[in-house]
Amino acid sequence: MSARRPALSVDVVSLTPHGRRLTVLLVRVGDSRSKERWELPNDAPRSDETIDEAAARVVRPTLGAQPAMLEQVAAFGDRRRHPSDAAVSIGYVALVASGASASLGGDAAWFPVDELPPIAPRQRAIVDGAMHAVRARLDQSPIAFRLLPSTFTLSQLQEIYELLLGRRLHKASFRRALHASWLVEPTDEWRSEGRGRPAQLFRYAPRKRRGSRRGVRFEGVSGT
Amino acid sequence: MSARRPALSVDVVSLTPHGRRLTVLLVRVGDSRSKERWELPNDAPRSDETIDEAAARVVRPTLGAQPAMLEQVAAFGDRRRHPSDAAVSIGYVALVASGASASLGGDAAWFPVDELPPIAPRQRAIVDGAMHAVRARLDQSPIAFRLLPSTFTLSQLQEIYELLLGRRLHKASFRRALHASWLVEPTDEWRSEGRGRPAQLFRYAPRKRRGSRRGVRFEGVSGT
DNA sequence: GACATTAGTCACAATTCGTGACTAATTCGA
DNA sequence: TCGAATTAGTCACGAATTGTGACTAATGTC
Repeated sequence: MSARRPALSVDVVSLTPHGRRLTVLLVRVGDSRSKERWELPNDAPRSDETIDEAAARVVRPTLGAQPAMLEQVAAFGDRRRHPSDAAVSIGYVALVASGASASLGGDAAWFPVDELPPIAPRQRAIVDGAMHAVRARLDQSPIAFRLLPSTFTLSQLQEIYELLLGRRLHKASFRRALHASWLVEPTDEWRSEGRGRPAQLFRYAPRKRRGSRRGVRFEGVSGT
Repeated sequence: MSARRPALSVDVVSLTPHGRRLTVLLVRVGDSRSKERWELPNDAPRSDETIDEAAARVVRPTLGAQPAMLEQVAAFGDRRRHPSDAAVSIGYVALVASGASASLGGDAAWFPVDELPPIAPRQRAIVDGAMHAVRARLDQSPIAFRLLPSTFTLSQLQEIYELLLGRRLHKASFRRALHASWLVEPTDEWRSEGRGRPAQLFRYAPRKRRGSRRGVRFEGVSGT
């Protein structure tokens, strides 16, 4: 039986915070030689499912449950190598709440995103693309909230933003902007973990937004 | 000969301004019946080319020259119908400078984006996705400049932004922000077209940008 | 030459933002 | 038991950015 070169693969980059760093889920592939190899969970879509459904199916076995968010990143169809040798790979990002990754399937493990073991060049590009997409959509989509449990402290939320943006934020500014955005509502619970004053717990609860359209921004327009 | 169901197609949404509206390039497909049918230029990628190369090949015959920018939008792999019946279609946007679409190939024509003739549902979704991507990347990528000739007046540039944003902008604000961004440099030419004071011509010439990182924005984070 | 039309600039009020300093509530160790 | 350390949360003020109307400039038209 000769496995024909598949036309397509669907590859999922699962992200979750571990401590103060973002981590990516990889699976160990049973290589007959002793050499240890890792790759992103991936598979060819079946003929009767959509690619979104394929991505959901691909994460299921490795992650215990379904992720808090699962979105397409892009299609990768250059000449870089892919484990399945697919002509085109479609990348997805899955966001997993911190602490929610209790029961990992078989040979799966979380790696800090900036210390991945060697993986196929195409999958490397998919991970980079996923990170790029996450950062780009951070202020358009409730990404940060998907990386946290359903209730969280504002310090935790700020920490996630700092993680994703890669820079420190000023506490007062962060809270002022958050307050103005009406994205979050206080619960009446407080958490006193470790030392220091206990923090109030909040939940993600976006209000209807009135059209607050601003002027044009030429923020990041550059050479390309 | 039975044409097997192809796994992939690459579909290109070419955009150019015509007067005060954005237009999309469609080709008439030779239907044996008298019914007139239109579709986005598309084809299956060949086994020896990347999908970017396939997209470039697809636009070539219909558009005279190469577009000023050609970028992937996303992969569309739901159950909506596509002319080629492909399992997955990869959408691209091509930006064409106004007036540069002199020699259209065979049965191609520009349609205002909000008055398209009936097309396959999947292609309809690709057009919507392309518009969405263009708007989302407008402040990250020099999109507006690709829809204009190499020199242009600031009023023309503002008109493009208003077209893409779908709202009016205040002249002084627009110019102040543009000035602060160092994206544009004056030529020593002036154009006196029609009545009114002649306008100075500018060209796109981005300067090195110093890191102007701002605070967090929760601009568009909402319910989804 | 008056007027309509388009380009380009100015200036000021209003808003937003960056920041340091403050108060509050808790744990830990002496 | 008290004080230092630690984390949460708020305030207020100067600086920077933004929205906006009004102004000047240069052209075509009648």
